[in-house]
This record gives sequence, C-alpha cells and structure tokens, in this order.
Amino acid sequence: MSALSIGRLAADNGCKVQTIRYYEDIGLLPPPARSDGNQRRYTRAHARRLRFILHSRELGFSIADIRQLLALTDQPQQPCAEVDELAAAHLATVRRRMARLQAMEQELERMLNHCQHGEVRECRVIDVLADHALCATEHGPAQAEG
Amino acid sequence: MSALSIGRLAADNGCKVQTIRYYEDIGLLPPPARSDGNQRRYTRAHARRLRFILHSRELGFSIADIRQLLALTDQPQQPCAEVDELAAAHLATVRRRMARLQAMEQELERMLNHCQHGEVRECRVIDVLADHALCATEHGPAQAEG
DNA sequence: AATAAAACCTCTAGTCACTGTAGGTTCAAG
DNA sequence: CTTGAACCTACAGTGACTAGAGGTTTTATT
Repeated sequence: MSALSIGRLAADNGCKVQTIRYYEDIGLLPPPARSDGNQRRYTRAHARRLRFILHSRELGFSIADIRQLLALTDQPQQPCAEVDELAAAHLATVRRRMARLQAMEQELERMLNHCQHGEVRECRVIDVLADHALCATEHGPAQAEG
Repeated sequence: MSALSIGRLAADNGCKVQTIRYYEDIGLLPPPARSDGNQRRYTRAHARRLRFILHSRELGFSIADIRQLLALTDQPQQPCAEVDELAAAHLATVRRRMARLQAMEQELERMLNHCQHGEVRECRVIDVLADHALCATEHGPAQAEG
C-alpha cells in the first residue's frame, strides 16, 4: 500500500508541494485520502496523474488543455481525434510564439550590432526602441507562456 | 499646444486607454496636465515616451527593464554600456525561450507523427504525455513572456 | 516516553502586465 | 440644450503558480 506524503510526491516528481495542493484546488488532481492527523496520503494513481500534468505543462499545454486531455484519457475507447486536435493546435501556438521570438531576436541583434558603444544620446539601441520605423521586421505584441 | 486626449493617444499608437492609465499608475508615464473637467491632456513628449514603452514591450522587454532604459535615456551624456547590457541580457533570455519552444515543437511533432489515429487507449500523444521517458529531448519547464 | 525538528495543515496575498467592469462625470456635435 | 461618446476613479479578475503567517502532526533521536 503505497501511501506517499505530499512532500515525497513533490520530491519524487520535481515539483513544489504547493503546486500539488494547487492542482487539487483547481480540480486536476483528485483529493487523496488523509491520515488520522489530516495529512494527505497519495496512491500510485495520483502519482501517475501528477506526472501527466507536469509533463504536459513542460510541453507548454495550458491547464485548460490538460483538463481536456485528462477527461479524454478517461474515455479510452473513444477515437483519439480530439487529443490530436488539441496537440496540433498547441503545436501551432508554439510555432507562432517561436516566430515572434525570432523577430525579437533579429531586431535585438540588429540594434546591438549597430550600436557604436558611445553615449546614450547616440545609442542605436535607444534609437530603435524609440522608433519602430528603424526595425527591419514586423514584430507583433509580446505574449505569455514560453 | 498639441493636447491629445487619452483616447486619441491610444488610437494613434495602437494600445488601449487602460494601458496608458496603467503606465501612469506604475510611474512609467508622467501624469499629464488635466482639462477643467479633469480629463488627461497629453503633449508630444508623452506620445514619444509612450511609443518607447510600447515598442520595448513589443520587443519583449519587461516593465522593470523599460523603467531602467527610460532612466538611462534621461542621462544622455553617459556611456551606453548599461543599455547594451540590458539589451544583451534580454537577447539571451529570448534565445533561451526559443530553445525551450524548439524542444516543445520537436516533441509535439514527434508524438503527432507517431499517433496511429486509433483509440485514446493506444494514442501516442497520451502515452508521451504520461511518460517523459518517451521524449527524445530534455525540455525544461514552461515559462512566461513570449 | 519525551522532546525537538521537520513536515504538514489552511488561508490569504502577491507575482506580471495588463483587461474588464461599475458607477458616475465631461466633452463635442447637432 | 440635449444626446451619446468619451472620459473619470476604483476595484476585481486573468494564469499558473509562489510565498508567507500561524498553527498542528509526524518522525527521529535521546
């Protein structure tokens, strides 16, 4: 009878104790049994589910996506088209982010290369930041989750 | 004599009215003069500063970075080494994020390519999410600001 | 068995960079 | 002079955690 404490579960899987409690709060991890003193005691099923969540997060899936993916795993005999769609949509998002970062990278490189390392008054970095017309690319707005 | 309303300033520069008020709140934009009826009236200097902020944000600089950059522009006769350092550090951050996104991209591609489009029970996407050992790369944790 | 330290508990607030809403006031056009 | 758009302040919410306060339980050592 594996009865993991929350600290053990966290250490085993490389996350913080608070993160596990958070996933329980938002309903991603089912509430585990409790000890006589009200401390959480996890089974291997919990550990599996936690690993799924953590790994999906590492691959950039949102909590909302993961919620859906977990729901789909509870329907093992259904076709996996929905899973694939979710993953494909996420892949597209990742690619959009990469494109934006690439545009940023190019502009940052460009401005650093043009800087003469003199005074701030004549600094190319400052000039470019002050005027988008000096940019070579159309870089969109910044955005979250890399 | 140019006396821009907040709505005009926002429209001219492609941001939201609230964003401008927010930048004032946190001390990035100086409080402008007010009309008799207490509405904000901006000068071209405000517009310039706002564009600097917005453009820096587009290039992925944090508000903290921008605060520093703005402080440096107020010292035009100083050497621009600090500016360059900030930009270089940011470039490094951008590259780290790109590398992480690239790892994600590879794994997502791989799992989608291996999926047989059968049932969830045997879906490669689900399998990989459940077990990091099935990954080809060491992809670190996700993270913010793309 | 007693003690002390480490780990656990709940609850709340903070992070970042905004965005949205409520409830009220002012401005510009007709 | 009226209407409606734009403005005002103040506060709550977003995502995905993270950190802290203040108190309880477990575990290890003596």
